[in-house]
Amino acid sequence: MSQTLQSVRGMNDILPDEAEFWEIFEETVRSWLKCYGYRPIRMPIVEPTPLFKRAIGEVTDIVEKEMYSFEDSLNGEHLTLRPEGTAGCVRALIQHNLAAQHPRRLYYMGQMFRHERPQKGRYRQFHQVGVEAFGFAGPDIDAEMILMGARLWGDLGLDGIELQINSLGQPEERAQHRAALIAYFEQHVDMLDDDARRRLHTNPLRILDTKNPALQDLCANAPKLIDYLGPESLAHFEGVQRVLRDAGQAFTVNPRLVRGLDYYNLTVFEWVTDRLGAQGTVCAGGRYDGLVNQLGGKPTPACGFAMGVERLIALIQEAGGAPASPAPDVYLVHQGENASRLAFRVAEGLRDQGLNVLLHCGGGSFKSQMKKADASGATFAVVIGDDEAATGEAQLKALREEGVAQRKLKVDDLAEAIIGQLIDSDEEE
RNA sequence: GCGGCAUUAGCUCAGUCGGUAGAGCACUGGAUUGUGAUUCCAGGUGUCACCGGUUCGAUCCCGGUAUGUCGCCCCA
Repeated sequence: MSQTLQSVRGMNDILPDEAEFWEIFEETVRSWLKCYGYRPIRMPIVEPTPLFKRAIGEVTDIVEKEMYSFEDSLNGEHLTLRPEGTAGCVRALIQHNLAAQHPRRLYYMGQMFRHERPQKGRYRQFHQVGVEAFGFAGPDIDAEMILMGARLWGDLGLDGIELQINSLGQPEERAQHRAALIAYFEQHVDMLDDDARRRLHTNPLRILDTKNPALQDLCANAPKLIDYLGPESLAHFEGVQRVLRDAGQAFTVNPRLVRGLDYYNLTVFEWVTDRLGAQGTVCAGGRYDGLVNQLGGKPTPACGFAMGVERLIALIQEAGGAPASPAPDVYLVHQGENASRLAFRVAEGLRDQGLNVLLHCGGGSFKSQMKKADASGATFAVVIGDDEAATGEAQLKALREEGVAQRKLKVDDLAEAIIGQLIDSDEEE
């Protein structure tokens, strides 16, 4: 295979068999969002680089080493392929003053770009469904968003996706905890491994995630974020949990659940699976009350989450949920000049009646055309040769039923006969 | 970005202790020149990922690159 004509590493073609599956997935997702009152929004894939630096945080992995950033050679602007959707969505909200009159429930789906090393469930171009709600301050919207996920897993036929939640508190609470945590680990710096020392001043919360058994006791006794939450933060977190309990939604409070983006506060949550190897998170999000104001908008409470489409589709396929690709109703076989001219008219006429028609193209013997008709999965073959063309007739042959004779019909009667038989066979099932 | 493993026909894979390769499926054509699925016959499948090294000779051994995969980091 040529080395030069390949897709960019980590950016994949989605071929017809899989693309059909994606379309079904997207239809399911859209009707699910609609039933919660979410409305679509579409933002550009490219945004000014400073937007992401300000929204996501300068010292995050995403901004520091994963963004596809470039300078527009025509005017020198610093641009970036979006690594996530929330920043652009908030930018659009502010730019068009969308939350001025009333709260907004918005969603989008599309490509995101992060320069990471690809592996299963992680790609450089990947797709997210993003769901954002603006103007709701209470814990009810957090809980609704979490419960939405549970419904979608059901709609998609998925089980075994578990819910983890946590509260990050408000920025000042988190800052106090962070300072206490750093102080604690600095006291015991001799016990830390290299990994933990590296994280000490970049992301001390991540130290608590260590897989090193020697650090377990040290981490267990570290200052806990929940002890730094004020009464309002605690009440908000309890409010979310109350709705989840009322709904019978099982969850785990994971005090080590932190998000990789700086803008989160209060509620954060993740839906995780153990069936996708190292990429266990299929959906994650939380509250980000400060972001709209931070990016220049009026203070607006906000909450949102994103789902990894590739990961969800991998899960569905692993669960055996691959649907059959749609077969045409009719494959139109024809041979001879007059027959071919009639065939075009017949095919369009059948399509006028709402039928899916595959018109044979490329010539070939009747035998080879019939083979293609069978391979297409079509319910019927319609055969037009010069004999039929001369009388304005066509042969109608049922390909999926035993012992049904081929019939010769006037071409004007074809659609009615085909639709009638399709309805009959539907009723039998 | 770091480490392990992998890469042979369109697909799934075998194989050569170093002498340029096979199977199944799929595909194409044929079995009374107007009829598919089953059957029978015939047929092409290919820079053995790419580049270089060792060798009389490399698909096989060695090195690098690309891509995939598993794990780490991180994340959807």
